[in-house]
Amino acid sequence: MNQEALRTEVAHFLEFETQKMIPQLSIDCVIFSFHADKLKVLLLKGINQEKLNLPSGFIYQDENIDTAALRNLKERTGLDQVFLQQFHTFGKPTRYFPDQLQEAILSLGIDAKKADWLFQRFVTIGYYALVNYQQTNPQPSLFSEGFAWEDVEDLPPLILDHQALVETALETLKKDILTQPIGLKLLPDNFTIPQFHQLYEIILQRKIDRRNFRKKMLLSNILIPLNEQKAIKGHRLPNLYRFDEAAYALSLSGEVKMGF
Amino acid sequence: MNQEALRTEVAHFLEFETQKMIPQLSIDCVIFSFHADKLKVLLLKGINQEKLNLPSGFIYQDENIDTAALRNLKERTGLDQVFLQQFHTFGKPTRYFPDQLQEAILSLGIDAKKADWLFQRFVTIGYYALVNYQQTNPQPSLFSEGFAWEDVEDLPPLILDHQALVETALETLKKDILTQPIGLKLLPDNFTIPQFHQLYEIILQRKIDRRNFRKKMLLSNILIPLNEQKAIKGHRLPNLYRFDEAAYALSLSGEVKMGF
DNA sequence: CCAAAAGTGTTTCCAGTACACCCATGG
DNA sequence: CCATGGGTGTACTGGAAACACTTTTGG
Repeated sequence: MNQEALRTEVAHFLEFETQKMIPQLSIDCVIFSFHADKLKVLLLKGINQEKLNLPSGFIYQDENIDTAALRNLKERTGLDQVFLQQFHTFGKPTRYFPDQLQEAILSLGIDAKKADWLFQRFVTIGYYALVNYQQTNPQPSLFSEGFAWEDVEDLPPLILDHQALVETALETLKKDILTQPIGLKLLPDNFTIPQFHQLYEIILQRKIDRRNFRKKMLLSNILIPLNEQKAIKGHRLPNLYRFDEAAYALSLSGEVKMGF
Repeated sequence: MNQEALRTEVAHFLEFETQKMIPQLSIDCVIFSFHADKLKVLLLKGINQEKLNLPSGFIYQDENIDTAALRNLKERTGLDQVFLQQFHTFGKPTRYFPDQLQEAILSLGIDAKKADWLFQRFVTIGYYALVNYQQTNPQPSLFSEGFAWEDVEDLPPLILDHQALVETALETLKKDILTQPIGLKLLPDNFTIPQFHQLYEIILQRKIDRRNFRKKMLLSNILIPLNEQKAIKGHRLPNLYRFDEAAYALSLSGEVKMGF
């Protein structure tokens, strides 16, 4: 997008859209996908920013916050019907739009007064999403000029507290693995048990014996074997499976133990 | 408080305080305590309201949201240094100040225009607190005229979505029992194992074999026996214990199992 | 003496864990 | 032939669950 078109869009946003939205409250999305045996997060590159940022959005006055998060996610990934869940709200008083981004926007020729709305302190509601890498078609947003899927275990520098957001989202994911069909959302339709195993190890951040993992998953009846193997080089070919979605849902106990 | 004094206070709040606060964003506290073998929630009675409400508050522009929640809790209970934790943010577009309460406030002789700030849609950040019943001295807030500790298993009608807030807080508590020293926060300094057992049954909402519970707790070394019994009538006197706080903290694993 | 709740001990069972060996593939 | 990862089977163990009996107190 050229400078002039961007200026027009930003000016329009500030003049007409912001007044329909809740001020000082935003939504940040931590969008996870699983690709090349790694857990990835979708990040955007803000105009004139070196550090990356999470996809963000605002809430219309007559809009449910969950709906706003979903709308935002759809704008950013083209995906509907995805797993999306609120995990925490972040409200340090120093959460302001990054300085350089402010400068970049003003340098478009925007009246500083009209941009005030954007440059106030923001409280942000964090959501995390689980999306299928293959089916996702990421789009940069108004204030950004590119995107990237980054490895969650090796993140580049992020603006503000976005690093903390990702970490908290991951912590939540760790707990939710007991009660949510994580595999179903993150793995491709056909997958191998080693892939599923890898996903668990990344999310739980610890080693899990692969033989015990396999046994447990096979015994739980949530996997339907396909008569296909995945093609990989130099090794025995792993079998492909798909989820028995109903059985998967049922097997998620969410049971709370006594503790200790 | 008489009508005139209240009018002055509310008018002052609307004129001078609101402008220092983030609009359309509030904090609601679900304050739990354990008393008479029941889990209780602190509720307020709004002016001219039949339904009860949770203690709420607002956030100053330069204030951390956690700090705001703590300030609010202190104003309402006199307690500092309590267990306080954010659990969810609620944002249905229909979350407005209750009609009757609006009327009651305006009927004080407040200029409707000045009260606009209060009568907008609010998104609220839910926190839950665990307090010691004995040490708590509840205070009504600006817009309320009384308080009550209500049994969490038998709540009276609440305004808006406050019932849902309590339920979600309880769900969170259910999960946090694995990782947080719930007993330490909710039980009196000296307590009996049956009391501790009762607390677990209420929070987990299921029966736990009392013999297995006792065995587990005693073996975990988190309990220090006192040479005293609690006086109750008509039964064998139960022994009193206190927590070994360090051991309790250590024993909280928070370990995430593989699931299923 | 009785009702009610507290305190004590035994057994069973299974989920989680540890671990060893063979198989298929590409180079 | 070999390196690499995939697939299969066995054995152990500790914690959770099921369960019965005795003790203390007030009335």
